[in-house]
Amino acid sequence: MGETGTRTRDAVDDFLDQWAALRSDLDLEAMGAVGRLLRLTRLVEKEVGRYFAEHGMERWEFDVLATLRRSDRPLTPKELAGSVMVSSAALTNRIDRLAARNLVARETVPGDRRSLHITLTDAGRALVDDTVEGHVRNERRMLARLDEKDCDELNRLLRMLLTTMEGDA
Amino acid sequence: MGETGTRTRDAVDDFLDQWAALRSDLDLEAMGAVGRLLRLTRLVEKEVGRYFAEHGMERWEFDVLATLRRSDRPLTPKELAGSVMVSSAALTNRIDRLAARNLVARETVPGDRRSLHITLTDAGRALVDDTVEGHVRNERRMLARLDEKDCDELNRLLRMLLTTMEGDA
DNA sequence: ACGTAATCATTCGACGTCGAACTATCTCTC
DNA sequence: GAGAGATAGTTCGACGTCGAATGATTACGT
Repeated sequence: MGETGTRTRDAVDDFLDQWAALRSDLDLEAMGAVGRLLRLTRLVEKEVGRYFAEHGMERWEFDVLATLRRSDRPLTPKELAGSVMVSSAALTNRIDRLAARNLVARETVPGDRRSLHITLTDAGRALVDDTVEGHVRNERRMLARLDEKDCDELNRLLRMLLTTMEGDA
Repeated sequence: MGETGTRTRDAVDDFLDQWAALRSDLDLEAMGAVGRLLRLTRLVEKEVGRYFAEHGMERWEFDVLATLRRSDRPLTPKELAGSVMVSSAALTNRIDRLAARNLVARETVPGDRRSLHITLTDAGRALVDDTVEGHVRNERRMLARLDEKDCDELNRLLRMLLTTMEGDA
C-alpha cells in the first residue's frame, strides 16, 4: 500500500540536507522550490531540444515559428523578441537564418518605415503544424507522473508566481 | 472577500487561447505547465543574476562555490560539473577564473593522478557565507505570493517531476 | 515648423558554453 | 607485465546570446 512516490528523494533533498547541517538559519522551503525549478527546467530544455533535433530542427526555430503561427496578425521583431524572451540582437540573427531557409519573410509595415512585419511562409507554417503535435505529446510524456488534479495544481501555482514576476518586471 | 488572485491571467493563458483557437486537438494542460516552467525560470534566473551582480559577483561563481561549501569533502571537477549541470569544458573555465581570484584551489588527489580535488579557500568560504543569506532571502521574496501550504505543494510536484527526469537521464 | 528626444532594427565586440579532439593516467584482461 | 580500453581534465573551434553603439525614422514640445 501507499506507493505514492511521495517518499522519493530527489537531488535537491540531498542539497538541502547539506545546507541544513551547516546553516540551520536558512529558508529550506524557498531554496528547495527555486533549486528544483532551475534544475527541472534544465532537464526539460534538454529533452525538448532532443525532440526537435530528432526532427531536424532546433528549439529556437520552433519558438519563433510557433509564436508567429499562433498569432492572428503579423508581428514585429520587437514583439517577437518579447514573446520568446531574447534580445533584439538575437532575434535579428534568428530571423536572418529563418529567412535564409524561406520559413519567414520580412515585409515593410505601411505606417512606419522603422519597423517590420515578420510573416510565416507556407513552408514555415507547414513545419510548425507538422511538429507541434509531437512536441506537445512529448511535453505530456514528461508530465506523466502527475495526474490531472496535480497538473491543474501545478499550473495554478506557476501562474501565481508568473503573474507576480511578469508584473514588476 | 474572495481576493484570491486565482482569477489573474498570465502570458501563458493568452498563449494557450491562441493555440486553442487554431488547433483544438492540442493538450493545453501540458503546454501550459511546460511553458510556464520555462518562462518562469527565465525570470527567476534574471532576478537571481541581478541580486548577485548587485553584490559584485556572478551566479555561476556562487553555484560552484556553494556546491563546494555544502559538501563535507573535496569534490573533483567531474562531480562539480554534474552538480551544477555544465560540461566539463565549462567547468575547467570556471575553476580557472575562481582560482585566479584565489577563491578555490586545485589539489592533487593521492590515489589518482588523473583527477583533482577542488577546495575552497578561506576567501571563497567567506564569500559564500556572506552572500548565501541574502540570496535565500531573495528567493523567499520571489515566492512571497505562495503561502506555506502552497509552497509545500509546489515542492512536492516539482520533486515528482524531478525524480522521473533525473532517473531516466 | 524645427529641433530634440524616443523608437526600431541592425551591427559590433566580448563572453560563456558546448561537443569533439587530445594528453595523461588508470584498469582490466590475458 | 604488457597492451587495449576506459576515464579524468584540458584545449580547441564553432556557435548563440548579450549590452552597447549605430543609423534610420517617427513623435513631441514650444
